[in-house]
Amino acid sequence: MSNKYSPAEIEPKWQQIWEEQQLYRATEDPERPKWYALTMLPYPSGDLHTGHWYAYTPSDAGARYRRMNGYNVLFPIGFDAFGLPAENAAIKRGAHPVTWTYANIEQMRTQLRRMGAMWAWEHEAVSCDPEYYKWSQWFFRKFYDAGIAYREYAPVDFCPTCNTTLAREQVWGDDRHCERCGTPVIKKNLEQWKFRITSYADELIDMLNNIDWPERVKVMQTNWIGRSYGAEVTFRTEQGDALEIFTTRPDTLWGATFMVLAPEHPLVGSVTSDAQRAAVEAYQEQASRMDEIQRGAADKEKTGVFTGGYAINPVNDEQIPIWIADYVMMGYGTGAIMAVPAHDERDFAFATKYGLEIRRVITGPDGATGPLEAAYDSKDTGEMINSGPFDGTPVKGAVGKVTEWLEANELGRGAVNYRLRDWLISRQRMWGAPIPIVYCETCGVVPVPYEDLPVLLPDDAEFKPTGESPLKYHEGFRYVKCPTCGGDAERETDTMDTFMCSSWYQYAYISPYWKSGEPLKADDMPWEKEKGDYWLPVDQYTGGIEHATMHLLYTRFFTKALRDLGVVDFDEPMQRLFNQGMILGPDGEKMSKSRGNVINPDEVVDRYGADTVRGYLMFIGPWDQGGPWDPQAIEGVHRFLHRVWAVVTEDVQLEKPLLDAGSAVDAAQERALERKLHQTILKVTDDIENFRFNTAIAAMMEFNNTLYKARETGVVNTVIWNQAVRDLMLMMAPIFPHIADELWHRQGNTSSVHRQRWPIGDPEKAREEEIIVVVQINGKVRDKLAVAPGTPGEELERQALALSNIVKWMDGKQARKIIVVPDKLVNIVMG
RNA sequence: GCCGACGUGGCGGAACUGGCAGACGCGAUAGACUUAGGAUCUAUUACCGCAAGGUGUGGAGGUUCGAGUCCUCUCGUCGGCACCA
Repeated sequence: MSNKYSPAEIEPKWQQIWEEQQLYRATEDPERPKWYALTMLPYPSGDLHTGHWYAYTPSDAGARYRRMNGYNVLFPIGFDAFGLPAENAAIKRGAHPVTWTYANIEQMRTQLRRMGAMWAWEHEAVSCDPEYYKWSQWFFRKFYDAGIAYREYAPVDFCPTCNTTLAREQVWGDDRHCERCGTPVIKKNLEQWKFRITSYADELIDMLNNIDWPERVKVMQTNWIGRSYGAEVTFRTEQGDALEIFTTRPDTLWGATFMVLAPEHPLVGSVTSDAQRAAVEAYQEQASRMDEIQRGAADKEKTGVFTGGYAINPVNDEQIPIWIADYVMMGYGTGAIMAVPAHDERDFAFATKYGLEIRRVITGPDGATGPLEAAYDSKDTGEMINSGPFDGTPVKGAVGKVTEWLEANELGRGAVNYRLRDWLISRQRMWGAPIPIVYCETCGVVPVPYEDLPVLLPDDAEFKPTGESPLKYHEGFRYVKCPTCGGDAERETDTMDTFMCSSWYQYAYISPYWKSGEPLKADDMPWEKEKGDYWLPVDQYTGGIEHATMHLLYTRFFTKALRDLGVVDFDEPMQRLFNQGMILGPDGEKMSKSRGNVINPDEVVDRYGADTVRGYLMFIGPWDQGGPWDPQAIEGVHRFLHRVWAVVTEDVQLEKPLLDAGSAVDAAQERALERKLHQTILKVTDDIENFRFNTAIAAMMEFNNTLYKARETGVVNTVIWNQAVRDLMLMMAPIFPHIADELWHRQGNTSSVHRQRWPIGDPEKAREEEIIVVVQINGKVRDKLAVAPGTPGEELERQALALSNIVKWMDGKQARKIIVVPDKLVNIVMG
């Protein structure tokens, strides 16, 4: 047995032993509390990068910690295996995406094993496996039956590079670019499949209170859903048509001096006068073309056209002109607004530009009633004027009063609007789960019967460089018989958004490929129910913040939909969430091949071993903060492991030092070591519990330094010394699993360190015998006292005033005031 | 524009409910051991100062016996949203 720390030898050895012993196999055990630890599954790009290590190894440490605390832990892994890169690779090489994908998965499994993580491989699931996606299709079918999935012709976002439509969540930034490839999206009018996530808008916001998620994510989801309370009010056109508007400020109804319709609003045609028709149609035409490019940035100057028509304001029967303008969107509210230029910034700008009346109906903070320089939109300060029955009402609370009044007079009603749009799941790509729908000439839209699932992807798809989905021109796939009437029919050739597959993978892991080869039924369970009852929901989820309003929103929606279908009996898929930060290149920039700042984890593992890489990544700083990779700083963690190795392997062989066993000096040293040990256990426990790995490691380093310095003293090989070394191994086990198990065995243990219980820190034993109390004069430290903990204040004050330094600084003067905080300080306030 | 997070040594970062700012690590300096050292060990390392001492947590105020921590304003960096009525 080599006596040198050689990770290259011990790490593969232990990984093999753990696997042989099936140490991390997760099976239900009603005797023990369960802990489902989940980390966002990787896309099988074929290369596991430092970012994966940064996301996964701390998650693993957390899972291992739970395990040592008596939990039955499930820590699975799988692959989000559908998606564009496989298809692009296929186009480039003329091979089928399945070939490329599975080769990559094989490669990544090897790389994942090198982390030394406690992956429950027998729970692995791969989303592009037909036995997986048949369930994705089953869910679609269930959603279709429940009215959650529907098809709609509407303007949608389209990425010209990825050649597919996108969900609203997948369009990012001011330039509205594709989340995947960065290309600005364009608008297209298409018939697409959507999920009714908007029906869950309220729950998605309100139930954020029930889960332990980072505030950041909660805020982002809340803003994304964008709930606003207000009222719907019915105006009338001259022709007598009802013209519904939504407003958050019904209290300003008396200040409406014109109305604005979205150019696409259905009433535009009927309200437009003959004189204005040409101008209105030209504007509509221009707006629809604008749509193709983009409907403009927020700070774009407002444009619009008068329709020549008028509407009646129901609160005061006034006739007000109707305009159309592209700052009003058909997709939000009713696509029509009442414009109150005095109290809305946008309406103010529009009214100013086109010379429309600005009528003040709320006084300023100082009671001002004169003309306005800018829109005054406070909801708190001012009172209503020029508002008929409401004159003199304070604006604070006016919204509610006016809404009640509208309801009583049947002019309007309280209403809620959301920014959230339904989830567009159609993708014009081949490498995804086919949408199980058939279009029949006679029966129309026909869902594929449950027993016919899965709709398989053809394995002879032909990829053409046009980027168009091969499913479109694959005759065998496309032309089918209608499942209902047997007549000629065509398959839907769009596939599902891959976020659909990842919305339920936490359930797939429970019993992967369950009911393999069996025909499905509507009342099936997609996983083994008893297993699901045991493991679900996820206790701890970890992953990147970039999914805040995509995956993390979708999977919450999905779970609520499943609950309503009776598949699950809980509301939220993940109880706790932690978002790790991003690991950056040594230059502080995002790692990228083009920048040349990529750190290859395989190379670093070759050089230092997986334990060092794991520990270094966790030592960099707070896990949610991320930070740059420092090629020098990793040496520090590596040195630490060498020093631990030295403490455990060398010093147990040292000859007993000269000091007499049991001497007073030895006894004091033993007590000091025990104290430090318990302090360390308490600190490390608290830190790992809260994912503060950096300070946990620092505490272990400090403790090892203590042991290192004590190597040649009388404490070596005492009972407490052996306890200290043993507990250090236990504390290191979650973060440094290989060296911990190796040294654990070298101490004579035969069972794995990963089967042991986490050490328990005793606050009594951790208590200091003597503490330093600072003595300040006017808040500046002038001397210190060493006293027993709990020394009473009067005693501290007496001792402090007797210190020669303090006497000198007080210079014979009287203290004005003396503040004593026991165990902390004495502050003498002079003059 | 709105919302949110963050600004601490040369660097990554510590600091519980306000109570010794800089734990731990990197780097640096000096020394030891070495044929050698980019290995290891020992010591020092916030800044100014020979010292006594003084100054320091982006900046300016404030509360307090006492502020990195609380409050107000301000500057900077990053992230999200952006004509949402």
